[in-house]
Amino acid sequence: MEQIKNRFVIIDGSSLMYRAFFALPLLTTESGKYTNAIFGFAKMAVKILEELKPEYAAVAFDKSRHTFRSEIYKEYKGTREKTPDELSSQIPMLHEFTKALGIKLIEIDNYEADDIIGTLANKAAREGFETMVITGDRDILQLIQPNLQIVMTKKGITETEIMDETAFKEKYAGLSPKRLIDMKALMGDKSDNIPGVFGIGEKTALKLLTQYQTLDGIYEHINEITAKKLKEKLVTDKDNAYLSYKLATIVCDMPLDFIPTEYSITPDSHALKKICEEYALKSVWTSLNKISGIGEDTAVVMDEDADKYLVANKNMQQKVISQIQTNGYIAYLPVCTGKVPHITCHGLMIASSENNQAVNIFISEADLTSIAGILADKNITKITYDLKSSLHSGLTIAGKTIDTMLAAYMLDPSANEYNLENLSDKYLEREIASYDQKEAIPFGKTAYLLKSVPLKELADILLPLLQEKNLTNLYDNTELPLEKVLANMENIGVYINSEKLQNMSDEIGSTIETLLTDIYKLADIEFNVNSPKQLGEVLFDHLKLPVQKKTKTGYSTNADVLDALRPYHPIIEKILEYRMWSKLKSTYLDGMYNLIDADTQRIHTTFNQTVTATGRLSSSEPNLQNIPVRTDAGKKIRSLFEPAAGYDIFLSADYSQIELRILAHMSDDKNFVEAFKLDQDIHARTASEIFDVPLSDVTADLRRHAKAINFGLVYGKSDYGLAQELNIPRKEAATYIKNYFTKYEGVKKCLDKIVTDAHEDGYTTTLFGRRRYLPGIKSKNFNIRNQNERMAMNTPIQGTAADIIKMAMIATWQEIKKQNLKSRILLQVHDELVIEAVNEEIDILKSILINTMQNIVKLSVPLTIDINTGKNWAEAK
DNA sequence: TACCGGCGG
DNA sequence: TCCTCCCGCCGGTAT
Repeated sequence: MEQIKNRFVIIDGSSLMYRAFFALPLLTTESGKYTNAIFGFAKMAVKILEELKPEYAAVAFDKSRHTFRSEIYKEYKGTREKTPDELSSQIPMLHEFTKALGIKLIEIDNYEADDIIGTLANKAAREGFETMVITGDRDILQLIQPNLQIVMTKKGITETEIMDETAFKEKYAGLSPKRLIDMKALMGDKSDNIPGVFGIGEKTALKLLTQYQTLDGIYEHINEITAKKLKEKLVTDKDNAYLSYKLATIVCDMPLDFIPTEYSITPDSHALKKICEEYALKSVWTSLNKISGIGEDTAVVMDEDADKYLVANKNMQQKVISQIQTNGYIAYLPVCTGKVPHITCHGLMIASSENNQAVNIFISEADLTSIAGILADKNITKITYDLKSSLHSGLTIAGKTIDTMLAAYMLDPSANEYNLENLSDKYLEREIASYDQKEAIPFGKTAYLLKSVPLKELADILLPLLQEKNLTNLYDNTELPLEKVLANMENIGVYINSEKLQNMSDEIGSTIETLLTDIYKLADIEFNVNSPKQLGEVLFDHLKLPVQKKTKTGYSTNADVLDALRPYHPIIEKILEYRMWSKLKSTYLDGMYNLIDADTQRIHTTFNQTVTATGRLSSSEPNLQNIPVRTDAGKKIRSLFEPAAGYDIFLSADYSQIELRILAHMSDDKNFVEAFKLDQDIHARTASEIFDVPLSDVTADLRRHAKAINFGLVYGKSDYGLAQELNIPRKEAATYIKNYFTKYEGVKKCLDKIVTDAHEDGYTTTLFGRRRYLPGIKSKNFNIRNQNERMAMNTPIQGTAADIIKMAMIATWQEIKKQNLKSRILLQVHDELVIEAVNEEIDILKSILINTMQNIVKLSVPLTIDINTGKNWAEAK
């Protein structure tokens, strides 16, 4: 077995065992033995050997805690039906497996695994061994020191995060690892029966420690603490704090020496094979086969069912490849981990057949080269699911592609999810089992490790359905090619000036602090301003301000309500300000800072192509489609987005009034069309029409009202809503709307027709045929029916705009590529494209954008764009 | 996990 | 599917 010299790994057997037990459903062997704990533990142990390649290793268990801890059981009982016996029956298997792996197992009377780990790790690290502790227990983090890293298991068990001193400090506001003990002394820990100081939580503890470094420090300076209640709490619970400190400290000096030779790893292949067979740990055996020195180097048949998969050996790969060549298509699902732009592909699941039976073959990472030629072969059709993720995985994909996820989205864009299990259920009327097999692939992306990948069958059903619904054109020529563009944009990311970002966050932080003290003073009480519930109580019970509106759960405290309360109390102003700053800080500054990629220093959002019901894209992690712009404070945040080194300028191209222009085209309304043809100010013209004044006499206020109607119109706004927005009587709003539809008769007719059609068809469509089903449109419930009718009116407009910009994006991207430009598209914000550009290319970019965006479709009114440039995104507006 | 509130188009 | 405006994402609190 290949090894890294001097690396010593200690596995927290107790922690992993509990984690595995809770994270996995109860698995049993044929003989009825429970195996979930051993299964998870074994997978983890194998992963450690495979990835960390230690020279020495040990597994520590609690000897005294072999009976299931009742408090943990209580904690989980509500959600999991597992009993203590089911876990304790697996402990001997864990021991057996550890021995077969040739790893020394340590349990010592009267000591917990923590103490064994603390003692051994400390000694090894000090003697210069590169020591790593694998655990799911955060307490262990206190051991971190030079030469000692903690590998924390995250969600589930096989995902891990390596914590060293730097990582720790980053996560815990600069505290050193030892201070974790002080933290716990203050916070306590219910699950470990550590009391802490009553009423102190993580935030307060962190604040105190940042100021006074240690628990001792806090009590030495106890008189400097000005917050009365806090001081009182600390004084009252001083004994508890020090008791907790003791309880939280891991023993590092038990009588146990670190003698390296005792911890050499000496696996026993025979014993391992026997255990894997006996406890049905087929996947563990498969992974063991990948570690040289253990297992056998042959193909492993995972299952004897029709739905089975094979980890392909060389022979099988040849067979599969020739089968693919005969078929002319490959149906595959990549198995990837990591985040853009650091995706690793661990292999491909290939849907194949053997003796006319469905077979899934797993080509592992090491063998990917054998399939690379197929993927790059223009003559072989690729049938896959979520093509964008394939494109991120570094595979070169050529030829005709079929994306079953995208096809399913287009057939019904309102569905909640398009995972393969659902699609198979819906279109093939067949359930895909997923669990045991998805665990069977070593460390893959669990979501798509399914018992079968019926991509070809799905494609055979979905594509004719697209045809039947006239969606083929949009799918082939817009949605599918768009995936490549989006993958490229995501991969490039956008640079954000993190230094400025941090400064801004700090500044706003102190602004917020000041506002808080003001608010507390004005309210004469301290409370959590972030809690609408508490805020409501303060405003309406304590300060007795007039209640404006209620929500389902209590008083409403939203911006409208607060705005109306302004004259009643000076606190309102402060709260509104507080809301604004804390929104900007938490969502945009701190939230985005956490998503800056360490390597690229850029933010790599995800553009979701199968989320919205209307056909728009959405953006997440982070959402870069809702970066502030409307206020000055917001613009400052937008100004943090800058061109990176090698680029000079941001260029933004946005469609002017695209939705209203689409409405003009669809309705063919005489007035509307004329306005756009003459390139008039549409809102001013509307004001002139509905208020019956000459264009030259339209005041700013009249224009504002007209604008509200124009926009509200495409949402199906009611007189009630319009009255609310413009703060005018409902009757007046009703008159506006009536006048509007008298003047714009074509619009009225068009919207009415859309609604009638939707009633008849059960769906509505965009100009390019995109469909949205509206199952509620025939509802007897007035509200639901009305809501569906509003959707029917809005979707063709919003969706058509989405279709158009998608087509324009593809054309722009292709032209940029064709001309070999350095500049590149970074973002799409519904009607805007943001480009990172070099100065020399600005002119050519402008002409490309005008050509593509304005001319990509021919409507009865012109589509125009505004182009702006600037040193950052805020300036390019 | 549900709800509120707030940011964008 | 749930009161009067469509489409989203996200952070915070309370449960």
